[in-house]
Amino acid sequence: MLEQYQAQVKCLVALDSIIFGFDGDELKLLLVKRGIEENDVTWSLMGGWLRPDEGLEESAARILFQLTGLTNIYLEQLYSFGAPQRDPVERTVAVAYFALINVNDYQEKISDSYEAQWFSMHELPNLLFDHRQMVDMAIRQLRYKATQHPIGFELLPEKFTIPQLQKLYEAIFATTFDKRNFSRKILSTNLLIKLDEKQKGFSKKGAYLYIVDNTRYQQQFNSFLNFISSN
Amino acid sequence: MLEQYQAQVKCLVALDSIIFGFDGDELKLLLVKRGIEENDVTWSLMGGWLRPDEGLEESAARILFQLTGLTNIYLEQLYSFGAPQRDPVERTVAVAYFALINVNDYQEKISDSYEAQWFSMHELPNLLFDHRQMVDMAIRQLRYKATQHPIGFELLPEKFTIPQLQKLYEAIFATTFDKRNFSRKILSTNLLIKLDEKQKGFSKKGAYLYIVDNTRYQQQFNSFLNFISSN
DNA sequence: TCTCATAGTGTCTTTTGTACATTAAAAACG
DNA sequence: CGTTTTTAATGTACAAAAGACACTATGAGA
Repeated sequence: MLEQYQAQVKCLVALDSIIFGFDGDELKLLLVKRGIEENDVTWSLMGGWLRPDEGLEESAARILFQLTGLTNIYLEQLYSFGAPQRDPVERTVAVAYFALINVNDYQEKISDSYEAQWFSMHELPNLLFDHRQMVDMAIRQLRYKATQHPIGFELLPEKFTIPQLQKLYEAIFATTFDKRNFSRKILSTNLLIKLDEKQKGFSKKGAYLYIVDNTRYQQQFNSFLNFISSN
Repeated sequence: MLEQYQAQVKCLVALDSIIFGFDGDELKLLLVKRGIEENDVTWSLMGGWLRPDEGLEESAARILFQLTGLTNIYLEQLYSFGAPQRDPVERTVAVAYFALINVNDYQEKISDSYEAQWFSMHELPNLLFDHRQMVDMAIRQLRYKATQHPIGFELLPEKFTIPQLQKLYEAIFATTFDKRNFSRKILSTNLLIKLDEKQKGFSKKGAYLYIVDNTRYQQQFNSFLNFISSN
């Protein structure tokens, strides 16, 4: 019935992470320079190999750390890619993860000691293997998640303004929203706590800062399928 | 920078498929008996090993065919599982797929020559490894998809009635719906074509049969993210 | 022809989405 | 110091969708 273990072919397992960032204006993607190709420079997602004692997410986090110094990033599994010829050197199955981070929080860390670099989503270079396909899938997933969860907060500083949040959503969906409707919709979730403090410097009037109400935020996350009507 | 290919550990890649079926009344899951455990009988998802020349989905489809005789089943990738100890015999990464089929269409094929068997979702036996987790994830995904796409049609015969479709959705969501609202909502998609023919035998009055308007159905499928408002 | 099981349908109410324009605050500049 | 400029903040009316709810229609079988 089931074929035996020893008769089976083994293959390499790679972990590739799509890291999205937001700099307050544009949606960005974190890439590393790859030395394999010679003439034209090729960039790659944060990628590496699974080790014998690692779980998949654990491995993706370790690789991300090695390439960028980033830790404690929430990674979410996206999809697995396993076309026989996707890596021409050797048969490899790649499990893709994606994550959202706030560019400014991590800027120094990344650019100092590593070969990683942020690219605007509108100006992506050529990517290794099927990484472009991974990115396209990740952006779709990001959009989907952003409609269901208030996930975008991950991309912003701890304290943020409604106009900043709107800019982020506009970057994710590559569109614009009416600010009255946007703010009404966001505030109606009751996930934001308005602070008594205004953002300085960016506008003359200054916008109120908000933080996420973490208790409620977790609850919403866990009740993923609540949007299904009971009737 | 990136570690070299030859230094890497290889591991087995398994494909496991969660096959949902509907018999007109209950949601069911297709399982195969596993000979590995000795005293208590253990059941397993449709699973097997990736071969060197196969893509992931291709491999899942081939395995499904070998275990059940089923062909031309639409498989969708669900998630990959790779905890180091998930298979105690040897390190294995499993890529899970799921599919929906109409139990009655395939009943003879399956039960005659294979060790596969349908189980009610309410009476699942003990499952191998982390297969239970895979099933739980698949049911969540099925529910999600059923809210977004009119995917449930896959589980019904070509010609079906609105009450049948409602029973299916009620089985998927383990709830009940108001039949007036349900039929209004379904018909408002304009995906169904009403036939001039009634179902015989089940009820005295007999319900009108419908088929899916395949042109429109494909269109809807392709415009996955249309539910995102443009404002 | 009466009974019984299931099919089929309409209306009112509530909620949600969308379009749209004015006032408020504060910095910068003359 | 008041005028200009930029961004923030807010409300209302209309349209669309979702939800609650009850009666009539059909036809088989007793």
